[in-house]
Amino acid sequence: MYRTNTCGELRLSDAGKEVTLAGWVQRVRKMGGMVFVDLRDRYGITQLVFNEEVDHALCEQANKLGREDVIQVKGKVNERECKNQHLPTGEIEIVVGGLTVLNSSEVPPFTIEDNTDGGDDLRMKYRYLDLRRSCVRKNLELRHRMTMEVRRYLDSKGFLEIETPMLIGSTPEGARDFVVPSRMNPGQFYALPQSPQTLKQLLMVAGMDRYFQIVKCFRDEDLRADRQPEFTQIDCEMSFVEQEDVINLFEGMAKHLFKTIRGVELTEPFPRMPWSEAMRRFGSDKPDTRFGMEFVELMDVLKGTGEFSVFNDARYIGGICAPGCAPYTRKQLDQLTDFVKRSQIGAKGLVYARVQEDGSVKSSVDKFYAQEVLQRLKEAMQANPGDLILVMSGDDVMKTRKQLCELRLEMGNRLGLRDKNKFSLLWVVDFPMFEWSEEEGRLMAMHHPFTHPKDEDIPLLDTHPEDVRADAYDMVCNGVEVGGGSIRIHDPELQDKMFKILGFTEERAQEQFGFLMNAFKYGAPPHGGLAYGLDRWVSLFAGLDSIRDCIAFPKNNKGRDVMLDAPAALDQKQLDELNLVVDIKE
RNA sequence: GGUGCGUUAGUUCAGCUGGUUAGAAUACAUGCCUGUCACGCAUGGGGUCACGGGUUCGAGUCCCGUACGCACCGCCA
Repeated sequence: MYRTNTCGELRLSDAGKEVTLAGWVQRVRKMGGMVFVDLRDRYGITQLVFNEEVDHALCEQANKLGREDVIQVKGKVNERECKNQHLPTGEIEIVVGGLTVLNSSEVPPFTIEDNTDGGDDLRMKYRYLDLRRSCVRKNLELRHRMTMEVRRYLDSKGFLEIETPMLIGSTPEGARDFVVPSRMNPGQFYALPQSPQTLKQLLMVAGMDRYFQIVKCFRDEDLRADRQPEFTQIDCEMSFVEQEDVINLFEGMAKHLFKTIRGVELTEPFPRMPWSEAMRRFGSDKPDTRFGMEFVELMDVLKGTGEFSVFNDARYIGGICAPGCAPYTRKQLDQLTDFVKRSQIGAKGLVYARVQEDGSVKSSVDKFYAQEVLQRLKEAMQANPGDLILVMSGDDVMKTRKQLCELRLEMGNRLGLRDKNKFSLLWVVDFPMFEWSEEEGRLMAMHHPFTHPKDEDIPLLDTHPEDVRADAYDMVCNGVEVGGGSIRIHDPELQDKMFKILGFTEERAQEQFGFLMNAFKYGAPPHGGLAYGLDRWVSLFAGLDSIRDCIAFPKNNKGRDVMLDAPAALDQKQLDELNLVVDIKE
């Protein structure tokens, strides 16, 4: 038997017991005649003590231990002379009577401690060492607890966990697919699922009624801090439901997670906000509602009321009011102007107006506007003395709102209004069915081609498809899209019409989604569902800046696994078997 | 496809207006130390300044390119 106890469980009440522990050497402190060793495993750290006066040879052995050696010790649990309040095991130590080095370790490339000296790249290359650090391990433990609670909740609601295949057909609509060559079918390829969307719909046709799966999804797109090429969804689908049923059930799941994982009881229903309202008030379909600073439209106030041509030519003028920021220095305001002019945001400039203590307004456009107009601006913004009004304008309404959204989030950061321990949830509903794609020169499904239009908007499909709203909904928490779903089309004729609007030829629709259309001929129940992004939920609960930190073996910015050094070239034999020829274009 | 920042000791970083032997902290090694827990003290080893080119009497430092890393835009039904 390698061990009788773990390194995290012994307490003062165990004093006097003979125990055997095994683990990694975290740290060796040599005091001359005494040696202290911190022994670490997944469960914690226990201090070992060696005393020269008690056993000279053993103490010599302990002196030679290095960081990350794997050792086994036998000894007696002893009450410490000097207790450590910071450790759960800090009241005891093990007086070692026997030491075995199970495996020695080379000096690790970075320190295996919460405050490691290792950089991200290095930690990923040696991820198995990085995962020994308790702060990283805790994220995986949290992830485990969350998936367990998800399963518990959905099981209690009658859901079946059903696995769907990873090797499916490619559907180029949407994100790029990862593809897998088929050896037995030369020249043909599987694709890895971007989501099990059509398969779960087929499970509804099959009468499974309530399905879920905690499932890997794959998208061959560029990465971000919150985007990995393979990521995990909590994928769900239900039959005989309306939007209200789906929202209620999965709001219940969110509340269950908050209660069991964070100990937060959310009693109120989450607010629902139509997409158009979210865009108008926050310039985003995933607004961070932890703080206000909402947009105020200022076309009436500032267009044509002064000599400022930028505003007079604008199609949209909007402002936010930053409370208490009137004392911002010229330098700070210049920084903000630089921020909005940065290439990613691409705004032309920023107009600011300080509300003085006497109520007068001092702005960067004073020479173009009468004080009276600026007073109307102050009223429109409901600004108080000491506040700073920030105004942006442009000729593209959506683009300008997006820029103002970036500014609002930046001000939220500066004012410390984006507290990681505060959670603000809402549903964004009534998404547009379609959005125009400049690249493709046609309408694209905003959600996906199987999304059901709102019943009252169905007549518009033939006349004004761009105005059609969908039975689609996203759950948003703190400005993060944590999940989304929709009611699906179950009528083959409506689905047919949808493909036509999206520019599919009959043949292409048949070729790519014929299996689904066929299935719908045999009695598809009304159905709908939702998928939660597990990685994002865990990051949110753990307060992480990147989903990488809650994934055991993540990919880097270029989609590489730096530990495995993947992807890599295939040797000629493999290529031949797969009938592949590699021809890299310049 | 694009933008920004970065690349100097095992590691994390400093290194100004170009100047002769490139530093700190930490890690590592050796020695001292009997109550440490970020132990302490002393000593020591450790560098192709990412790579290629250019400017210059002289480049870690300035310029151009490439690679790699991070963040972001595009993209992500």
